[in-house]
Amino acid sequence: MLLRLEKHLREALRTHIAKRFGVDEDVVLEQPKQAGHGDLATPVCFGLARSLRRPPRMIAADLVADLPPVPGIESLEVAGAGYINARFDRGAYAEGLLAGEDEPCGELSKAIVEHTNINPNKAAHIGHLRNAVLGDTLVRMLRALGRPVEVQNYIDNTGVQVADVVTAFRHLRGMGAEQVKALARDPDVAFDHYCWDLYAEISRLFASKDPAALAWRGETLKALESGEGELAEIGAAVADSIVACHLATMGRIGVSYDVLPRESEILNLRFWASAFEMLKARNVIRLETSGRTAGCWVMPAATFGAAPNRRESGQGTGSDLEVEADKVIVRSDGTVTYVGKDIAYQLWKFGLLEGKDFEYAPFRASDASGPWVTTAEGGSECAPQFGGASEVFNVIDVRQSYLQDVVRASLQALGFPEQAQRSVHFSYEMVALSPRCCAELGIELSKKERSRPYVEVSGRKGLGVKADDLLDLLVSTALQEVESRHEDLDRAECWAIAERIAIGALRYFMLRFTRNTVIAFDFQEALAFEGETGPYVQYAAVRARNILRKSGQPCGPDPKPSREAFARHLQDEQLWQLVLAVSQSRSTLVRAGQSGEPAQVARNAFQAAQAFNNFYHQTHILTEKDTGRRAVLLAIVRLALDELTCLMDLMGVPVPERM
RNA sequence: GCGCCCGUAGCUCAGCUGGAUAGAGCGCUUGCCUCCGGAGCAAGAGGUCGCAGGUUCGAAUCCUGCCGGGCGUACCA
Repeated sequence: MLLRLEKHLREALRTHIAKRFGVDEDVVLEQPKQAGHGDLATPVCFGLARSLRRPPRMIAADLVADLPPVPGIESLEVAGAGYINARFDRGAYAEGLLAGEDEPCGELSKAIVEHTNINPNKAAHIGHLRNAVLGDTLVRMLRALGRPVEVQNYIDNTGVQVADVVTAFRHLRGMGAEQVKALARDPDVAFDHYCWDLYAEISRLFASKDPAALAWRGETLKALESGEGELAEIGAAVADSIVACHLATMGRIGVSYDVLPRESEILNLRFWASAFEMLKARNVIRLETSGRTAGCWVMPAATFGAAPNRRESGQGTGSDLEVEADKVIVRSDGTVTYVGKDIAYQLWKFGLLEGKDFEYAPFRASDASGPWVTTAEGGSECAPQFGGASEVFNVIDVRQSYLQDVVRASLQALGFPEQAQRSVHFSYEMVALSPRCCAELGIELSKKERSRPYVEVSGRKGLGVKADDLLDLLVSTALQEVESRHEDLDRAECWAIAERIAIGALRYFMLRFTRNTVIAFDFQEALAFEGETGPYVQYAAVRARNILRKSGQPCGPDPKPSREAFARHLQDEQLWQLVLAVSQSRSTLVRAGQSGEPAQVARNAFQAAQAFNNFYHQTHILTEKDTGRRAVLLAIVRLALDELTCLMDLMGVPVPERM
């Protein structure tokens, strides 16, 4: 509704300016900070003043005087040094909102969102939660905008990290494949949490450069790559079991996936081999014959826009400058780097890997509605078609920008400029630990670390907060609160409510920061249920719901007040401001989609909740004697609830029945 | 060295394409439950928007240079 009005006003002003002054001026509309300045304003006359050589106020006066009526706009006025302020036809606006009028979205092309991507060798931590929440929210936003979206979670099941844990099982614990599988099945053991400690343990050994350990690791890597032998069997058991743990953890906060592409299939099905041929054929990479990277296939730095990093290696004659920024794609031993595999994978996502595709099987044989996982052979006949998108969003933290640049540049250099342009690195800053958080976790910090504002999470060091632990803590904290408020409910009901509150608190926390803000994680902030938090927003929705329930018409059709009734009662400025505050979701969604900033949705939800809570406090709805006014108030409560629900759905924040 | 990001209230952060008197939460001070649930509402104190130039009718926002901090720049992922 708001979008529609903006469009009408913008176009009306633009065509009128063109007709009146013969200038094609882009009309910028903004929502005034002060209510007294109207519902929409434009500073367009300041820009016109320059080219027309007239004072902005005079131009504004001219425009306002003979602009034909704009549907939905009641009045225009000149204000300040030359602003034009517009006021809406309040009755028509509210009526339109209640009818759910909106701009339709056209047919949109398929997008792939890849997120989560946790190495399957240990439990998920808070950094992974930020990734998953951002990714999942992006998915919800794109879908709300009418975009078909496929969600992928890439599983690096043959990499060093899995190899490290396999090595630890074999040599530190002396366990064979059957024993590891038994451990993974043991209901009393959180397998991913077990591996968290095991991984930290063997990492310490590697860090000490223990020669035996390094030899074990090499042996394991080879075994994983070949896919044969007991080490490979342990590797598969570890990776599959941990992926199941990750899916369970993410399932707790409402995050799910369509397909899990695995690195083992990228290798087995020779996706890389195919991409390698393309890269060679189109001279995107070259075989280095001398220097530091002799024997490697490298991508020249210029291809991905990195400045060739020249460092003087000799006496500085200028002739023996070494270019160091070239990126190795294939190592001198012939194995492919991670980027290489990522290039192949990215090509497949766009349907550019001719003749290559995965086969798919349900990840859990018993669960047909769960995600599909890639297999090399023997896939299901009824698997959907995956891949082949026209736009790809890779949700990965900002530290991987360099590698993402290389992937994007490869597509460009291979002759796929459109796909390169539509390869979006949806980046975000890391979640680190605040000094206080480290103290609470009993982590000892070095002098250098103590002087910093935050400490980086490190899976290798076992330094971090596990996702499940944080969730458990949130649930138990919420449960105490719920139980103290609801003596009438049994424990299971309280638990269910506490879980929804915990999810809301967590997801809102991860979304309220803009993407390039480093989150210095702090338990006190993350566990807060008051102020700008998920539970605050949830509470506003619960209040709205309670009013509607008690009004006597919980689910039946609400009596719709007439336009005149709206117009009359919305003369109350406070009520009108509330209606405006709870009608922003659509324009917020469009704006957040364009800027790729889910935090805007969170902010809008908080502001809508704030506006509603204020209204709730000063207006008694159910005791209102004037039935006409009561109907209008109830209709506004309905609008507020719908708006809050819409915004919370975008964020994946549950809307509890009560709390 | 090179590349990217950040610096706004005591703390944590918003501030959309430059626009009217720079906003919120927390913390602090003070009010508010005979009425739809107080996870709430209202009010107050608190800011040379890192510094210096520049562009502009107008700069927290754009440009340049400094200062301070972070992250990249692996034949790890």
